[in-house]
Amino acid sequence: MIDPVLLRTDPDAIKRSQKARGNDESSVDAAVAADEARRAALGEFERLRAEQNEFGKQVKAASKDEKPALIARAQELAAEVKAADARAKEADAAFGAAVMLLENVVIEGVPAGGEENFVTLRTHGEIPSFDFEARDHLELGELLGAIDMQRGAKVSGARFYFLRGVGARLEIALMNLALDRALANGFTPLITPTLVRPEVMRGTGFLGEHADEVYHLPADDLYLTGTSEVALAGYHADEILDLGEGPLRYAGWSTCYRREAGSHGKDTRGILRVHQFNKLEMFVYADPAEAEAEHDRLVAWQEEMLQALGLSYRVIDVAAGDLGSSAARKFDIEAWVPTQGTFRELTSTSNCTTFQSRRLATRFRDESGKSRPVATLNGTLATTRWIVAILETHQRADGSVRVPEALRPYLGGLDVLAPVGA
RNA sequence: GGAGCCAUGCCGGAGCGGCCGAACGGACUUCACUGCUAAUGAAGGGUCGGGGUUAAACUCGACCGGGGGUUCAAAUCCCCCUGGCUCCGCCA
Repeated sequence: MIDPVLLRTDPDAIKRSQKARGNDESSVDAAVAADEARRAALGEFERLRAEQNEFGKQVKAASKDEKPALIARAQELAAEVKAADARAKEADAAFGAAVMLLENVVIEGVPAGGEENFVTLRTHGEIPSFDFEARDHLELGELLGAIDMQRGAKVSGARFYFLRGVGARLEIALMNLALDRALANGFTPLITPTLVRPEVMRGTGFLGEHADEVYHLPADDLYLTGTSEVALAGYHADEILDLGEGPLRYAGWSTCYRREAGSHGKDTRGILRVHQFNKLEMFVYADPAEAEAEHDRLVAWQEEMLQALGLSYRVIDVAAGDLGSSAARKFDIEAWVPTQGTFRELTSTSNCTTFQSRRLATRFRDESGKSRPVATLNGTLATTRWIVAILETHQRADGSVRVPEALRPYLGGLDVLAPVGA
């Protein structure tokens, strides 16, 4: 949630953000009004409550014959307090609902507008070209005995698949490469739960307008997470962290589940868009003052990964209207997918400033010893989807695929993935 | 699935319906002392919110797993929910 103090002191800043996102500015005024109503109701309750507390002491100290009269008055007061308390709770709930409608305040410089209004920050690598007819990742995956969509569909339905042989090995290699790099950069690895309680799912903001993207298990009222970000954000909920040694960095490894509701007919071929995949996710708890610098570091680590894998890509600054509600800024890295003739998202990294931590009550102590909400950031370090770009980019005329050098140690030295039975 | 126990501050652990924001111990911070890190003595700290202040000071309220209830008054009594632990059974 946004900072209620900012709402009071500088509502225009929030309005500007809402406008950049293409959201309704009037909800800011509604929230301000709800805040005022809430504080007025709270003040009234607290005043009555103080009076009641004072009265309680008198009752206790009173002599036997004074008591009945005092208690009669105290009973009236108790009724008033109860009513005032109910009003205060109601006003607080109304404020909560109003403020939940406001999405995180975007950072200065984020391009305004919708999905198409992104700004390309930089590109890296040549667009690969082939002197033969390039095969797409699924065709390659089938030649290599690496990807089996038919059996995936037989067992689990559309958008499910088996990774087999070098395909399975490739994914594990990719994850291990990413994990080693994360370790080298000071991340603590974490294998996270993929089923979480409703509070955690809600706290991380995934039960908002995109709730239908999430798998729910009604028998146990648990949600399957679409990213380990959920568990990683919940990890330190209700805690006060010590950031004296710098940011806390975690690398969460988990299987991710997404319903892909509303994307019927889109990316139906291969493993580009699937219901289940693996991901190594970076998650950082940082002093808000350091958040933007940390965000740049996260992108840099992502770029190092893509470069090590020999992929061509561009880094984009995602437009305000295309940000999730928690993100104040988001950088996506999109790799070139030869058979699609376009860039496709391989990583995403968001700076959520203090938006997430406020709801999850994750704080840290600043130099003065006061507790304040931390900034949270997250970013992809590797996912199953990368296999698409790797196979297509490094394919050769005979259907074999050259293994990028950085990956070879994780594949027992294998330098070429060869078609099976060839 | 059956039976029982428990939920209090950073941790351990007390707590008679008002004297409890909460004993005691540890950890922590500060000061003193032994020429240094150790030992000892003393003092001090919770969280969230409202008001107030340039900032403090100050002040009020809430918080003893969560939600209801009883009462003038609840950590303490009653109900519901959630979580954890132990034993038995079952099981990949």
